[in-house]
Amino acid sequence: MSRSQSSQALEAAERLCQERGERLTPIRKRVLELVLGWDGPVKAYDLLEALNPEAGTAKPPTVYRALDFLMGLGLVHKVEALNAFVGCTHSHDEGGAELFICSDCGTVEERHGSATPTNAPEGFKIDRSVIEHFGHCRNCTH
Amino acid sequence: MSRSQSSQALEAAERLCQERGERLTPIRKRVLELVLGWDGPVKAYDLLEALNPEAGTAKPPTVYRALDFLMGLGLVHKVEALNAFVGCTHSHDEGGAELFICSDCGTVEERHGSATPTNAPEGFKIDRSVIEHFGHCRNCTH
DNA sequence: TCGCCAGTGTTACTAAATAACGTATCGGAA
DNA sequence: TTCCGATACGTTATTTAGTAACACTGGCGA
Ligand SMILES: [Zn+2]
Ligand SMILES: [Zn+2]
Ligand SMILES: [Zn+2]
Ligand SMILES: [Zn+2]
Repeated sequence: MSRSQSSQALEAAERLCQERGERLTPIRKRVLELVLGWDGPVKAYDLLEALNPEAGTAKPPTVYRALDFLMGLGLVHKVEALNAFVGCTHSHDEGGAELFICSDCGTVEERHGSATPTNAPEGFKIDRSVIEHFGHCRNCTH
Repeated sequence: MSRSQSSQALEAAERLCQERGERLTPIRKRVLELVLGWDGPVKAYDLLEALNPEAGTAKPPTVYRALDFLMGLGLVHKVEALNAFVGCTHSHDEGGAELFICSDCGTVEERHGSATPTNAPEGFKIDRSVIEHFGHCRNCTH
């Protein structure tokens, strides 16, 4: 992700926290920076490693807590099929994220789903949708 | 899943293996039976437990191998967001499965996706899609 | 008969995530 | 100001998920 996108997302995060009376603590901010700056989806334990030289002795709960917080704010999405996380530069409240993940270069493009599937079972009320497409991006198709 | 659906799926499995020159060995068959008969998505280690009284000393690779095999045949799908597995009674070659999972009762309904999303990034070629909707089924909405 | 090979057994390990509890910090109520 | 409760973070330990690597077997074809 580009530096400008990244810093915009950080500003958005600050604003969002203000609005909601949440605190973007140093750890949370640093994790968000790392996720946004990462080249492709990032594993929790890779974040942990990246965090450790600077934060001393971060343990799994540290990073998972930060990730949970950021996901709650919609600033980070989990890629379920990869057990990995991506930053989000869109502003969308909950759900609707549709991910296109290139298996070659790892880039992730996010779209806001044409959310409601037409073929849902009758009476089924959707709370949360996981939509992840794996394949090859334009650059890697050639 | 009902017994009749289950036994139909087992017959389909036999046929499919014949066609492809694969072998539906006792272990594979037993795992398929268990997955089909399970109430909702089933965890690999729960299968392992269910397998152990009868199979003696099944270890993780045993069940994961069977699951991989069955997924290859399209008889089992993995629910990525749950790290769990569901049986498939449809006949579809690869992909296209769209799952509706009730968070209350655990039932899973499968539809064949209105496959190609209209809002894919230009030039993105999809190999595999993960589509999982979580919510409440008709029976559990009241 | 020999050698291959798919399937399974087995050991050991890596990876992913959470439980449970202790500690620090801050802001509001008394 | 002091005390209290809440939130965030530290820490230890454990659970859950998945795989690597190698050994063994039995069937089948040369
Ligand atoms: Zn997003
Ligand atoms: Zn690519
Ligand atoms: Zn299916
Ligand atoms: Zn239900």
